[in-house]
Amino acid sequence: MSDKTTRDQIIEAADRLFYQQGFDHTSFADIAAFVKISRGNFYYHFKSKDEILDAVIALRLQNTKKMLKQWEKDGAQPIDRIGSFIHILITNQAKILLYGCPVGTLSSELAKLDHKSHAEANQIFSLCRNWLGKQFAALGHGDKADALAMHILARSQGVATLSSAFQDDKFIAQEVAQMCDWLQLHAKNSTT
Amino acid sequence: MSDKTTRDQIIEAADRLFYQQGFDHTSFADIAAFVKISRGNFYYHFKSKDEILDAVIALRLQNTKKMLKQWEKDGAQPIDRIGSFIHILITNQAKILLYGCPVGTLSSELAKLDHKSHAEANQIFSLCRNWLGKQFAALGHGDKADALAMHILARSQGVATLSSAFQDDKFIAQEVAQMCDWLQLHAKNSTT
DNA sequence: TTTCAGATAGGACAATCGTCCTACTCCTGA
DNA sequence: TCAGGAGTAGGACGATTGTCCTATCTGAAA
Repeated sequence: MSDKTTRDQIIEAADRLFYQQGFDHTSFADIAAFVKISRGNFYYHFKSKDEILDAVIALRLQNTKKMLKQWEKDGAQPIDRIGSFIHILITNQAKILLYGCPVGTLSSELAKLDHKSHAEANQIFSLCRNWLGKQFAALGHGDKADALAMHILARSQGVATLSSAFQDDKFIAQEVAQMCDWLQLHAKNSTT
Repeated sequence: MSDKTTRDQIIEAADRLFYQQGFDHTSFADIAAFVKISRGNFYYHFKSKDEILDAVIALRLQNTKKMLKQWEKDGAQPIDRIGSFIHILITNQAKILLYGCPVGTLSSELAKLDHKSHAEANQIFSLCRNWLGKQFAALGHGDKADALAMHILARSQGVATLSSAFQDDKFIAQEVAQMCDWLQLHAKNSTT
């Protein structure tokens, strides 16, 4: 709790609030109230709201990297690693039903705001895309690996959006199962 | 142009701006400047911003109904009608690359704002879902028709989100082709 | 004990927000 | 000709926004 620096507390609060309320709709007052510091004190730690956004994106990038690295340890087989990715939808089900995918919704919002950090936010997508591509390549899909990675990413995004709109957790389970079936069809040479 | 009522002009401007900039981030000043009327004059036509949102959603619902009805005339076969739906991604490509799907991004935003019109906005999703379900039912998929409808909806959403993030129109073409292939596999009894 | 930089609180600021009010200009019907 | 309602313009309102400034506090080094 309080062993974290104020700066880190601000970033974590912003991370959560940007996800739950959106970047533009979250004010300094909201974050300050959450961290319980005065609003003016903010500018000692960050020069602007955009700077906090960049810090939040950096944090998310770092956490995503950590997660992907962990899956490389857990799942010895590329196909299991991809399976882990697909199952985020179930792991984060509760939050997704309420707020959608944190990556997709932030990217969509920044696109509409024409925000300069839009490209930075999309790096999280790129990170997953490249990682998934590597796994499909390891399965022997060569130049089709990237297309397969994008396919998985897109379907995950779609499931997040629709399940959130309809508040339908069964739909998540159903589509995840379908994606895993699809994945098995693409298990060429699991290990050589 | 000017043969439209001021009220309709406001709704159309709001429709466009809510799509391009987001609902929350679009101010009365923006809409007023677009329609070229004074900001204060607004409240003669609408009592609140939420009322404009409801009018915009109603307009979109109406336009969507019109579009679906047209497809029922154009495509004699259910499978062609579903094909028409899938191809919106290509028809609206340019806008989707810039602002994503108008239905999905609005739904996501209203979810984060915890807005009372969220359910209303989702009616556009429901409309498409039921229409697609009807087409799949006509193909003889019985109780699986709704799941297939949701599947198409979700994949379309995912393609919109990802293509917008990566500014990748080839990805749209590629996924649309794949969805059409998938659709052919589900062409049970096209006509009896 | 004094000093001083790091950290915090609280308020001022100009701008903008959604909302509301009033005065003015039309145009139509009697 | 004139009355009256529909439609418009423009500004006032209180609240909130992101940003900035300054006074105060705290804790470690001297």
